[in-house]
Order: sequence, then C-alpha cells, then structure tokens
Amino acid sequence: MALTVSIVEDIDEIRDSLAVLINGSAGFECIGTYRNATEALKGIPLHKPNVVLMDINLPDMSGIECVRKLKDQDASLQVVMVTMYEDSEQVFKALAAGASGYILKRTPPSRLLEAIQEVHQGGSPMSMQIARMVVQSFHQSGLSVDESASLTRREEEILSYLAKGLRYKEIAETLFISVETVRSHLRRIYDKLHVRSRTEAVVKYLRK
Amino acid sequence: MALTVSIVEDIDEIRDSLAVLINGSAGFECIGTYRNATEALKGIPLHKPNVVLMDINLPDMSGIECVRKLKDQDASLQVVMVTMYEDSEQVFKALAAGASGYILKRTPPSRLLEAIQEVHQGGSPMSMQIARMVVQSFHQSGLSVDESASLTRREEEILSYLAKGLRYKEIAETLFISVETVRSHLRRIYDKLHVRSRTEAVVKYLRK
DNA sequence: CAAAAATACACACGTTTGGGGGATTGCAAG
DNA sequence: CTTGCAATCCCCCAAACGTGTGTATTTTTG
Repeated sequence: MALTVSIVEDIDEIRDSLAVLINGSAGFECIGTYRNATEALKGIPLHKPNVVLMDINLPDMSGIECVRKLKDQDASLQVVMVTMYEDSEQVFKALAAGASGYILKRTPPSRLLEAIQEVHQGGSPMSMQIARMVVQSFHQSGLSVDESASLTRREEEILSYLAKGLRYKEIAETLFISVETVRSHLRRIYDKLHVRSRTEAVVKYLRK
Repeated sequence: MALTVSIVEDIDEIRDSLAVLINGSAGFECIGTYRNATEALKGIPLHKPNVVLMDINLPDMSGIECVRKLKDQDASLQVVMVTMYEDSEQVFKALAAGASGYILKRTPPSRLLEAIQEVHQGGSPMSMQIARMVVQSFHQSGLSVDESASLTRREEEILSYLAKGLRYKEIAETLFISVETVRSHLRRIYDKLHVRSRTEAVVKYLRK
C-alpha cells in the first residue's frame, strides 16, 4: 500500500508539480489537492491521508490556522509545512499548531520524498537551520543556575505539582506524605527562590 | 584545516574507538579526550575544539552540567551529546544546557561523522525520534484559542497582575478598585478558564 | 432602544496558605 | 564520630483565598 499524501497549496504550478512528483514516485500516492484552507478542511478529514503538505500563505486563512483546525479534529494527522522562507516566528507557530515537519519549497525532490516518509515514520523533518532554531529555543543561558540548581530532587518534585495547581493536601496524597511535610518543603523552596507565594514560585519554575 | 573534535567519555573502549574513528577519517581530527567532566572543563577551553562529543553519565558530574559550564565560558562552543538512551527529560535538559545535537552511541560511524559536520555547519543533528519529541514539545493543543479570547480587557489586566503574584489587596490598590471587585472579576476569570485556583489560572495564562 | 455584557461593590463562610515555632530519622562528608 | 543536610512530621495562627448570593452602574451591542 502506497503512502497517501494530500497537498494544500494555492499556486497552481507548485501544487501540480508536487502532485506529479508524488504520483510519479514509487510508494507514494497523492490522493487530494486543495487550493485553499476551506477546501482542505472539508476534504482531508474524509480522505485521511497519511501525510499533508501544507503551504502557509493561503488565500482564505493562514496555513497555520488550517493545521490547528485539522489537528483539532484528528490529532494523529501528520502535517509538513512547505514554505518559501525560514521565518522563525512562523516556524514556532506552525509547530505549536501541530505541524510535525517544516521544509522549504526549494528542497530537492528526493529530500522532499524522504521528508514525507520520515514524518510518517514518526520523525520531524526540517532543515539544519530550522533544527538549530528549534533547539536553541530551549537554550536558557545561566538564569536558573543558582536558583533551581539549589533545589533538591524532592523539592523540585513538589514544586512541579504546585505548578499544576494541586493543593497541599493533594500533593501530600499523591506523594504519600503528610501535608506538614509538603509545607516544610514549600517553606524551604520559597526561601531558596526568594518568593513569598505559590504563584511567584510557579512563575519562576515555569521560566526555568 | 581539519575539523577539530574533543571527546568526553568515561568508558575507555568507547572513548578510544571514537577517537580512532575521528582520527581515521579525512577532514577530522581528535585533539582531546577526557574521562571526566573536571578534566574536560580544564582542557576544552584551552584547545577550543570545533565540536565536543559529550557523554551524559560521567563519574564526577553530569555531562549536562558540564555542558552548562562550558557554554557559560564560551557560548560559541558546539556540543553534541552522545548517549545510550533517548530519555526525554535528559534530552530537554541537555538542550537547555546548550547542547546543539543529541545522538545515540549506537549511531553508525558514518552518521556520527555527518553529525559532527552538521553541528559545525550550524545544524542540530538528532535522531528522528528526538526531533519529534522536541517538535511535539511545542505543540499546545488548542487551549488559548477560545479561552483567553473570551476574557475582557479588565479581566486580562487583573489576570496579569495575578500572574505577578500580587495579592487581591495589592491588585485592588494598583487599579484603584475595591478588593471585592477584584474578587468578582477573578470569579468570572476562573469560570471562563475552567480553573479553581489562582495557580491554575496563572499557568494557563503563561501558556498563551 | 432594550437586552446583554462588563464593571464595580458588599457580606458571609469555610478552606487554604504562609510564617513562626519545633522534632526525628538516615545518610554522607568531613 | 559529629556535623550537615535531606526528608519527614507536628502545632498554632493570622492572612489570603474561593465561593455563594446579591445589587448597582456603565458600556456594548443586537
């Protein structure tokens, strides 16, 4: 059985050439092409392709918005954004919307086919540059060094539950310890983080 | 000029075989091997290799901690983690510490050399699975769309102060309204966000 | 314009939290 | 071996919080 692909792209030539490429490659089949988001939102849930290639600049709505709506309906759908530029803001928004990969239109055909396979196999194809952008977004230069570094394992654990909004009582029950123990830990945590309330602690924790 | 590499790895055989591989490959040169973090922290800043291969399980401190310290000294240093397992927590911690790539020890030699080159060229080599993990961490399933959208200006304003850890009293004083008014706004905010506490509300707010 | 929100305020009640005292156990470093 | 620290538990108390119920302006909007 071939890997089924749908294409959402408003420019006729690009859409057609992508379809031709896919249908001309063994193991791939293009089962749907859409020139705007509205059509895509109708057709894709019906045909359930293995992979969707999505342009960002669509006439009726952003391709990112379209991804969000599609993923809302079917979280298992795999979408690769196919765009002209590596705009960092767009990349992060697309990933937040649920896209699994992000490649450029000028990607050579062989690599495009690889990307489709890769996303279907549970990967996240993207260019070297995008991978670096994504990875760098995790890099937090030396903020937490002194602060969270001084928290013990148990304290971090308790803080994590605190950040989920659990009450002392609920944390105590989850960890099979008494509320008083939770409170003593919290006191020490507040001390170390230089905060005076649950909320301040959580904000610091989430920014770590 | 060859691409210079240093290796931090406590197991002799692995360290040696990595060094042999690198020195035996055209265009690569291993200019330093370290069996623990302390040695690495001394030697690497002196030799300034193009790329560092870093194990996570070191005898004296975590390889992640070691990366953090190295990047603190020289942010331009490129580090690839080389580990046994794809533990998601370790992956994210390593990236937060400043690692640019993350590959497994069982990666074939050719791919390892590729990875070294890739990281030196500004990429972030990682396995398909890790790429997906990283990308998925951005995915926020449609929370903020309808929920925070329905908050009024005043409600958002109050929520923003709440997120700074201010008490009801302090918010009231800041906005020149009574504490009771703050409380009535909060009630509506909690309703709209489907939460029951300050902390849960703030967490949702910060994730917008 | 009339209905619907948004904004503002009040009182009461029980629960949760933060801060102040302690205390005990176990383990690791000195 | 004692000193230090993490982790556990306890009591007290006042302040802060969450919620129920109710009212009164102003603004927005159908």
